[in-house]
Amino acid sequence: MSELAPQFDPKQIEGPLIERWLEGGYFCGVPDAGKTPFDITIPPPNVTGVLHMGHALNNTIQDVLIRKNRMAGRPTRWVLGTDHAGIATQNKVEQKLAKEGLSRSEIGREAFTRKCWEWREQYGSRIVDQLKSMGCSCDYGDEWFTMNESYQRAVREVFVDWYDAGLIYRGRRIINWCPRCTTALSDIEVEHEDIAGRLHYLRYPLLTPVGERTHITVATTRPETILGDTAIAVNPGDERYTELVGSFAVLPLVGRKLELIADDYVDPDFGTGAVKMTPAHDPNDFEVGQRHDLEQINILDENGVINDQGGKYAGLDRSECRKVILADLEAGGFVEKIEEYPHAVGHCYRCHTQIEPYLSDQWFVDMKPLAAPALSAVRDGRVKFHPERWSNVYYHWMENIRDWCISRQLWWGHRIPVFYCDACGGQFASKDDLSACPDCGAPLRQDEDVLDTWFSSQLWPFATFGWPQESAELAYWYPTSALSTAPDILFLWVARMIMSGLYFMDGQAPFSDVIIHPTVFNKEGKRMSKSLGTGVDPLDLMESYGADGMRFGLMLQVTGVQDLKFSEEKLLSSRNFANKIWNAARFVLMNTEDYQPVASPPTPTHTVDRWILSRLYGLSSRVTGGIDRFEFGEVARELYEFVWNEFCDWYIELAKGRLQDSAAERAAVQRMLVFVLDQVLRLLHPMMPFVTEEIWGKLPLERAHEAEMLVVAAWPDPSVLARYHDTEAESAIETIKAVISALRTTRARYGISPKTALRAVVRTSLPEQTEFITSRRALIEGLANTSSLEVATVLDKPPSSVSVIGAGLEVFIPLEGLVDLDAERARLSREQDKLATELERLQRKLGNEGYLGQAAAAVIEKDRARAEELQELLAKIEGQIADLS
RNA sequence: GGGCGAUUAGCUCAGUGGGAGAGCGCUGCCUCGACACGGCAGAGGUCACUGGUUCAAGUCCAGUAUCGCCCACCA
Repeated sequence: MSELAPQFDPKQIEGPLIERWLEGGYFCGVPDAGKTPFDITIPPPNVTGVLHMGHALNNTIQDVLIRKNRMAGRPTRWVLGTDHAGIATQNKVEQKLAKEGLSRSEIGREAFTRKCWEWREQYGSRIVDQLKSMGCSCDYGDEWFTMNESYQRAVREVFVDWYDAGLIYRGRRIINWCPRCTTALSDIEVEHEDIAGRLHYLRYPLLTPVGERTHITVATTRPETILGDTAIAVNPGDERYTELVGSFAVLPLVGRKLELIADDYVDPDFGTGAVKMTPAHDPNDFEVGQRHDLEQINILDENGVINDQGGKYAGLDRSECRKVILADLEAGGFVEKIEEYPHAVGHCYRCHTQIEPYLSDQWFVDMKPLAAPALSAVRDGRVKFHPERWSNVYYHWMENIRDWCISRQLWWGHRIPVFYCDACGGQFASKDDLSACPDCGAPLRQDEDVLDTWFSSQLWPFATFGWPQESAELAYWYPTSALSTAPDILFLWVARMIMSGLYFMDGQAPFSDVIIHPTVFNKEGKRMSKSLGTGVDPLDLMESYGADGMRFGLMLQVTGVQDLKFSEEKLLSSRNFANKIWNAARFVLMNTEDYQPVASPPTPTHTVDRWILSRLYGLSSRVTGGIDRFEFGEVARELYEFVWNEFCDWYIELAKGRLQDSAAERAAVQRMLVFVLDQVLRLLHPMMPFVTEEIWGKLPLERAHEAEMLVVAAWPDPSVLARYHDTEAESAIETIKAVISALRTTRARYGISPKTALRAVVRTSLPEQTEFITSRRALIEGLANTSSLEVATVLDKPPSSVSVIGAGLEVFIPLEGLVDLDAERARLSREQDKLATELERLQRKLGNEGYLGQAAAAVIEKDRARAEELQELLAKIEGQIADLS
């Protein structure tokens, strides 16, 4: 009796199997100098994070690659770890403190970072556990963290190297400032979003009238910034203002004298052609200010509140200030008009607060020298993007790259390893902490800022192998094989890994293939997001469909598309698919209790066996190639179709009768059932690791020569299975299927119970067909319930019979008294029209000289054969219609 | 303002030059010893639109429309 329940229950097997895989140590990659490794460093999830749909998709992709290559015998390793995620984690910890009525400034830097580490201890393993429950075969014994000791050394090594090379510098610039996170951000951490803004036309009185002109009008979207105005600019070629250049205006409400200057930056066609200059709060104005030596007046504090420079407006929040200033301007008659003006403004990618362009001292990386080799690496194919179109996006960004602001005014992160001597003014970047000035011996103080999280993330593919420590491990596993990730971190992370990898690892890119998977959207086309409430929790999905069901359902949805509208139905069918596999295995196990396992592969003689093995060969070839080409959706569909429509619907059904045959026949079928199921479980394992492992463990295999578990069993080698390729058997089985389908269709059409045995008469077109069908009549009798089966090349249509035609055959089914002759005649007539139309089209094509001259011979041959077949079919139908009249 | 992607059956989507497909849903029949998370049989589509290339176009090219995404320092 089978030990398997009739319905597959993922919950019962998933936990224990994870334990067994871990205990077996199968996930720890072991270097083998003679073999090419396959390894991936996981995109490290944030320590604060929980598993979302993007992770579920991305990690399934990686696990499929890892498991397939592990089975194929390559030393395989999937490096695991988490990212300290500066802003995100700091925000979480601050929120927690706030609940306790505390703020970070109250407890101080040291206590605060301690709290962050505690947070990491408490929640850092959450997402790792979730990866385990998905079945991800990461190297759990070697978990990394972007702030661990070794990683800190890597970060310092990089900083100091680039500092010494002049690639890292400090500068006073306009950067993107988030007043809520109170830190600088890099350009790519800003999300542009259209808002319904307004363009305010403001009248600035001239100090002394020029001719009839008493004022000049400027346009601005941010009236509160007038507090920082230090000039007015016009285009030098703009004749409207030529006479005013060099004169002065008076800043409303403030009274500051503003010179009218001329600069090419100004577009005379926009607004009034005159622009107020606020060098401390606008990047363009800043540059104009540099050229004209304008005063920079910073009017905001770090929280976005007007500072002392704002006079009576000091203390107002920036948005409040806008309202108050506008009211005052209106009252003073300075507002000429206000227009609706939708435009894009930047928002913080972490907290979504409006970004403030802000003048401050920050650290930058000079990117152009790093970008050049990284461009070549993709251009000459050392790094390939999948789908390929993403390389254009990469080129565009890299070609227009700007310097990277890497300093953050946070406490949680890698502190910038630069030390200042207040005594002698010295500045030192150092891999080790310094306490005394190397020049004068005075005490030093370290820079207060930390580095952008992405500064450390970019080192992931080599820092996780212990770099900067040179080691055999690093040499063996670097460069890694593939990287799979979401498109939204292409610039933040992927591009930077390529740049730093090439720079520090001797010109070797960190990976050869970058898989950019689709972004997961919900059915309404909205981004899956927890905060928007549009997300689906992968843990819930695994609860409903099992880990295998979720994984396979996701793989079915991965094609070359850019955005993926998540379909839960696919997960349902995948759960059902797992159940189908489970029950096919039950059938095999129930029928092999008396089977003696053998190690050698089968040598099939029966046509059905030759057929399924030939199909298996084709499957192995498509699955192997498909995974290697990252065509996951295609692979999933191939597996689904083979298991369900070929193995279950036909092979197993045809096997049922044969199992009751002679002992030799039964043994042969048993051998086949075990072999095909074994092979197909191997092919399925990367996508559905749990159900396949569980079943495989129960298969009657010759265990002495087998791997301990499926996770490390040998991958089916298409070049070995190629010996089973057998087109003759494939077409022979098509014939059998055609006869059976003809009988079934007739039953359904006339409502004849499956229990009523039918008499069938088959007219074939070839003697070989007659012979084959005759020799396999038992199969037909079994699946179509025929009481007698007469087959011949020459025979008369039996009286009162209906007929079905196809595949060079005519199947006649005598249905004395059961058939509505009119209905049958109408049906045949419809069939005739259909075939005639097809034939007509085909003949027109075959009469076309251009076609005959240029089309491939095989294509023409195929069409000719089809035309011939159609003519035969039409002749038969005509005969049948005549018979019925 | 630039770039990319999508538009195929009621829904979600495969299908990159020669016979329109899948899953779910729908209809009919089936409690047949693997599976009702199942079996068998069916219905359902002018492949967004216009033009072009080709002997041949869902598939290649150009344009249009609609939707979506990314990049972008014109106040």
